[in-house]
Amino acid sequence: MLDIKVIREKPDFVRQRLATRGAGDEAKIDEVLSLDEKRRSLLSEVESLKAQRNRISKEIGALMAQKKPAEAEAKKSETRQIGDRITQLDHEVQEVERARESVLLRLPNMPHSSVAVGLSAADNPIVRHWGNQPQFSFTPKSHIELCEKLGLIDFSRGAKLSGSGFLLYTHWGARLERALIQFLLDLHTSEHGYVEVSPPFVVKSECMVGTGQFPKSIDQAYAVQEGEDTSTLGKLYLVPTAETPVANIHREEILKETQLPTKYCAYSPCFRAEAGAAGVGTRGMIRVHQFDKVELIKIVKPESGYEELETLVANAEAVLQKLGLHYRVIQLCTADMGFTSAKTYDIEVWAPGQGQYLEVSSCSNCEDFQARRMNLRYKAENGENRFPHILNGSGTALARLFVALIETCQQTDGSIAIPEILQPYLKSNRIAVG
RNA sequence: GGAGAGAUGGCUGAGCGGUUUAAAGCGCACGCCUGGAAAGCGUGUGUACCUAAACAGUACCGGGGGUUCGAAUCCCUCUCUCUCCGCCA
Repeated sequence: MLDIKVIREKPDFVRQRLATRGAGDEAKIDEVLSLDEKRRSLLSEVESLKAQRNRISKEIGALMAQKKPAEAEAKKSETRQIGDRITQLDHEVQEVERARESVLLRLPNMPHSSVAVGLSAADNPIVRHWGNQPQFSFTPKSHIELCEKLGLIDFSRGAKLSGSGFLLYTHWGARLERALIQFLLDLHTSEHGYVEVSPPFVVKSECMVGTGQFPKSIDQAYAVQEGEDTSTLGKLYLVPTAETPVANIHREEILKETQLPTKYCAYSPCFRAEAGAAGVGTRGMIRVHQFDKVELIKIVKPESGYEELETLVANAEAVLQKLGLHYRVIQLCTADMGFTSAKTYDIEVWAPGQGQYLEVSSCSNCEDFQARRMNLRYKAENGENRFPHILNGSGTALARLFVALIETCQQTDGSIAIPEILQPYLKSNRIAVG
């Protein structure tokens, strides 16, 4: 959520920043400003009435104590009307506040000044490459073919169980998935200093609002209902990412400055309706309704937010480096960035069987946008309460990593040579037919 | 699922319709005292809104609603915690 004070004081600046996203959100600023003004004028009216009422109520109390009931009664009737007016104004304030809040919650974050201004994903600058595209003496197979030949994924039975976009990992496929999760968690906890947490996989809607999925992207979420009790529908949602529960761990809290930076990593499955997304319903693992992911979250002081973003990206890159997978880092331009982000780097791993780069990590600094929504603050040294920067990054998403890994490591005979670092986790150096 | 008990400032804990502008203690900060410290004494110590700003005003005693001139206090409702019972991986 944007700071209403900033909108009030520098509306042109906010409009200009939002305009770089190219989604027309800058047009909503006038609406926010007029609701804000309405709210403040109502507030000053109702507050002076309340001050008046409080004063008279005290006088009534004093008169009662002095045994002067007649005078007290006179004052009561005087105040009754004030009370009615207060009730009415309070309702109006509430209404205006709700309206203002609703617009504010739908405004995206302002892109940081260092972000490339662009019109679409085509304008995303490539920041760097790591490694080279692997060369094959044969035409590399697609992960779909590899999975079927090696019995790693049973696509049709996955669809039988839950519909298209749901995967049934089988045998070595299931073991490889588990090995990867374990490897990622170990890497980030042992070498990068993150504290491992294992959150609930369903969250309240407040959490979805906190990290910015709601209200705007509610159509992408899976809502949970308890049995046939429809009144419970919409109370809990399947997490679209571990970012949601983990970033909300300290919602409504005031952290001590010494607690910062706080760094968490967590595994969770991620559930996404992918309503309207291209590629849903097609076979394979590139876009599915449920995938595994290890997520990294940092809560940091604003002044170190962008330094922390760089190390966050480096932590995610380490995954691919250790597995020996070729990748590139791109920066998302203003038009391509997510709703909550002020600056985002994507890491895309090379998938030889696809002949394309696949996004396996998205690392963002959301600045205080989410902290404000969840009212998470920290007490600075001078005693002031401030909103920290919240960063999130995939470290990394699993289904696509799985794809890149088996496509990159496939051998002439159709087997998969497991990277050395993963062998102790898989307890095998090779996945072959049979 | 059933029965009961609770939720009050950083913590403990009073208050159950009107100097409560939330007692008291602990903790914390500052000051006095001291060669220095402890003890002791004194002062202060929440969040947010509003305002150009304020030691001005308003709101906040788990959340929401109601009764009243006035609610931490009474009523309704929801959430959460604890104890016991049942069910259960």
